[in-house]
Amino acid sequence: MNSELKIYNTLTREKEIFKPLNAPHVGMYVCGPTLYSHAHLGNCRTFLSFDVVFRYLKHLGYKVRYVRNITDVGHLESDGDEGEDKIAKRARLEKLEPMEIVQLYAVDFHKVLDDFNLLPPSIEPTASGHIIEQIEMTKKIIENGLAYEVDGTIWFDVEKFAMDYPYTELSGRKLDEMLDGTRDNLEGQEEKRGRLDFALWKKAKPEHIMRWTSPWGEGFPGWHIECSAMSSKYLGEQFDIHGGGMDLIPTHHTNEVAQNVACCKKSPAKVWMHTNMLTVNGQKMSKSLGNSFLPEQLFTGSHPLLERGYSAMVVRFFMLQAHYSSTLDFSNTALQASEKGCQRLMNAMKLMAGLKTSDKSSFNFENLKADIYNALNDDFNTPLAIAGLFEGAGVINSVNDGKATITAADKEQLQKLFSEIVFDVLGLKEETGAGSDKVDGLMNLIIELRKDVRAKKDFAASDKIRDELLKVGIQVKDGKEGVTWTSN
RNA sequence: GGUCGGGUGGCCGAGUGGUUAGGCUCAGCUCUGCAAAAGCUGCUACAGCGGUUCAAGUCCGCUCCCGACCUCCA
Repeated sequence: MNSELKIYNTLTREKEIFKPLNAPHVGMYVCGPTLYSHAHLGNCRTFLSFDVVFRYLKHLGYKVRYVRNITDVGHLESDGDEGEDKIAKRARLEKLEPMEIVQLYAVDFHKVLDDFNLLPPSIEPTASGHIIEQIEMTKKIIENGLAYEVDGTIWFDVEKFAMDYPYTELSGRKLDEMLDGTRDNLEGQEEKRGRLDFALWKKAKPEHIMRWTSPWGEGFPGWHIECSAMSSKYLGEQFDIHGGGMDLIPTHHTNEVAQNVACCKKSPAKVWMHTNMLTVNGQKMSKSLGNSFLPEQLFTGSHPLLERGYSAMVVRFFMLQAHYSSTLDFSNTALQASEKGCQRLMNAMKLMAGLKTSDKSSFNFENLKADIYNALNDDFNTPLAIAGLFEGAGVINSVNDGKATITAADKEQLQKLFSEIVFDVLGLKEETGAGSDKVDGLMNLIIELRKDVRAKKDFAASDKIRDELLKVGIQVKDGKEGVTWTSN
């Protein structure tokens, strides 16, 4: 518990003690979704990982401003001039206004994240709402001599930039090798000076729907400039944490850093955090591979890869049982294991309030607490923290069985610890059908009736009640201290 | 082809030099009218080969296998 929070920094390739630039304030930026289709489960993993980061930082007492953008102007399909805006393409296919598409998927996106119990970010800015900022930043980069215009399109001059600044710092690649990769890069890119140059502003073709006026004519912003513009607007030229999926490192984040440095001479984030991919049978989940599924399909089980449906909290728990920086392989058996584990943990929490207290505790509360906090402080090691929670669950169950003891003070502390870690930090929540007065009342009645028939040794009737309840997802347990039930 | 990351027991998945990860599964026991739950016990590990070390899953080298990125991608 005396340990300090350490975070693995992609920039330095080391775990570093976290020291905010302006404690107690923390600025965090995470690259959000491009709203051209539904977010799949792999996308959700990243946002879930940063939700825990957000929650834990807040739990530690920091005042966190968490900015997660929404990309609603569309990225190009290719690096060349041929690319069609993803959102515009979708709009054409669905015969809708581009902003209708964005709205449709924005609503869906927020619903999904809400299902997974993600806290909303402090600010969720859209690219289309910050065209002016992006134009201004582009102008500055041109003024600084690191971008050039060719026929209404502004290109970032990577090689010139790289002469003075470490362009490949994040990716760890070698510039020469990147330049050497001379393949299929001619089409539509004749106007670029360098192979690695990327667009800050694109000239809009006549048929392009989403367009804005700029000093260079009608067009739209490039892929990377929005994050630079919005992060510096809301978090300043330098802030604490920048996050995203690790597949963004070599291109998007590398270029983002370059833009900020080219504009303001400052690298935007002190710490870069990257989450790893969700895999299916060892392969990255992605739309193009056809192995992705949507949260909705996961909940209902309506996908060939799924044996049945799983609840959002089970999926959340499943994801938290792996470290964010590791690949996590999806499978039905793994999800089923998480489901049972999650239930075990939740059941232990329910037992806690009713535990009998003693003069002595047969376990060391401070050690348990330290284990959990040390785990979280070690680069948000949620699987290890969960292992600590299970240790606590074992204690709770043992006390409940009369095989261990707990003092009133420890019980109170344990309840507080579990509540804070499980609910506040890990973001899990109860999702049983129970809780309503009506359901509780009905269950009490049923259990009373069952008690009566059991007293008469009418076990056939007793078992029938139990079996029928199980069919609707309610499990009855005949314990020593009476009958309890759980719902899933 | 280049760059980077990884290969842990039946499954998922922590762990970077010496100490039980944890969850799930399976078997046995306790409890139970029977179950379930819970508790206890047991089972199968560190891809391979070599090296460093008193000591290696953990460090070094090589081999094999896998993945990610290099093109939009969380």
